[in-house]
Amino acid sequence: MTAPARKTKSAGSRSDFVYAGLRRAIIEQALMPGDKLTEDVIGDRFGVSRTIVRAALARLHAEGLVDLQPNKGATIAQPSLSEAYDIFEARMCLERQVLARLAEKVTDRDIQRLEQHVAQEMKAGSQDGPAAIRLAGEFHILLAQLAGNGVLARYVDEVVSRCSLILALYGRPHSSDCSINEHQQIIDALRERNSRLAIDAMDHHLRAVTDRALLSSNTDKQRDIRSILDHYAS
Amino acid sequence: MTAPARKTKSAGSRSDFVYAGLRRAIIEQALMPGDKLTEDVIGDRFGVSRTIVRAALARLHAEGLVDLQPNKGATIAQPSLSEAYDIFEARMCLERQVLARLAEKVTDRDIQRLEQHVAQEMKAGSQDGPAAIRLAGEFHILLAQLAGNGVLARYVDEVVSRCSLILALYGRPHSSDCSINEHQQIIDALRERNSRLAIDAMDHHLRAVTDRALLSSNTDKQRDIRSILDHYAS
DNA sequence: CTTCAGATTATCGTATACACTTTCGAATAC
DNA sequence: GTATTCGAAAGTGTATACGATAATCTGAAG
Repeated sequence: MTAPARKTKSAGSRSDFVYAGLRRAIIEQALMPGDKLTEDVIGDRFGVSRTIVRAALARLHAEGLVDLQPNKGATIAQPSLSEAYDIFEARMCLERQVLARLAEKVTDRDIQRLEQHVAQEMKAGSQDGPAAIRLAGEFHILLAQLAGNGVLARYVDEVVSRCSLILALYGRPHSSDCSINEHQQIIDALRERNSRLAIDAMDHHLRAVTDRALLSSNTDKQRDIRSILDHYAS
Repeated sequence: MTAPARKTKSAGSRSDFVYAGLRRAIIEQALMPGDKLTEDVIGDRFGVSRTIVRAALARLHAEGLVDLQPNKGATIAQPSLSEAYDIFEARMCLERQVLARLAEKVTDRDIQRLEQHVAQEMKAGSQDGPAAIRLAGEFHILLAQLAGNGVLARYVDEVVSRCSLILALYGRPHSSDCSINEHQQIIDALRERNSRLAIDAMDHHLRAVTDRALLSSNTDKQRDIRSILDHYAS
């Protein structure tokens, strides 16, 4: 018994499967920053050889989701505070552009999809599951995709994913990282094709997310240190 | 005799070496869009196994520099016109942010390095070598690095590299893609810490680059079609 | 002369083998 | 009891092997 492998060999080959699985685990914070990613272990779980796992890890490394130290293996990335600020700054810059585009070209169909997504968020948000974290990020990714610029969309996807790591490291344990109201405000601004308003809403939203994530970093760090000390003092 | 391999095993291992080599060949337009990248051939040239080549190709694929078709192998990417516009839009967005940052924190030392770089460009530009193409791009990458946001810098690096492909595909044969004057203007604006002026200069510069690259696409496309037809009519 | 089936070759996808590096533990010395 | 060294175990880096897929060639039929 080595794996819950799947038969559908599908496209992109098996490394995509491993990549997607790991990625989701990271984004839903099932794997936490600093966790070790041993190639053999992952290979067993997914039913593939290390060759495949290695490709997946390399890809995750390129996206900044895993650290990769020579001869020492892979771990879930632990962005420093300074990296965290860099990521948020880049994210702000990219998402502004997304909204500027969207305000000009958004269709009723797009608005509908966004509303549907927020509805999903509300449903998942109530039961606090890992899905809520993922859906909050996917709202932003959906926006980027609807904007119709593939390059922008890929970068947004990347920074949003990395924000999961930041939240996991510095955020409060159960802070709903994206208040759904703020997502709704963005949709409302888009419905009126009001680019200025939409960008303001996004700015406000991202600043709020940043604050929720990083302002608590001091207290949380202390809590962490304390709990670590507790552990060693027992 | 399989390779001009190097002995210094250094860090990051050999795949970095292959990656860097291929990347430079692409950016200097020694390898042209559409060219086939056979794993064995590359492996022989660099003196490594396919395993290593594969890792390098995967990385280049993630950056959008090579296409990777299942069971058919790798080729230098051929961005479509629509992708080209996407890339330029993302580039504009990112580089504006770079200049906004730089205008606030640029040091005299930074200005000096930028001036040095432009001097290099002038020297290389006169003899029209492949180095001129590379240096023109590296000016933008240097700006991004000096801005001090690693995430932004990586994305700028990526879009600038992909612009080499666009130039190779759609640009005029010997258009010096970045007029050095325009680079100088950006430096001048930065020296005065004038963010508005710097961004305007960059906007103007990138618009000019876009035009030089893409406005000629019609004529070049015709030339291509004609030459293709010639080929089939012989 | 063109076309198409079959064979042949080239190339890719993945697993495995082996050497090398790091890690961990136990035995020894102090 | 602490420090140190040595050796085994775990894990990574890379090459190679082999089956599978695609590209190319060949020859015969139309």
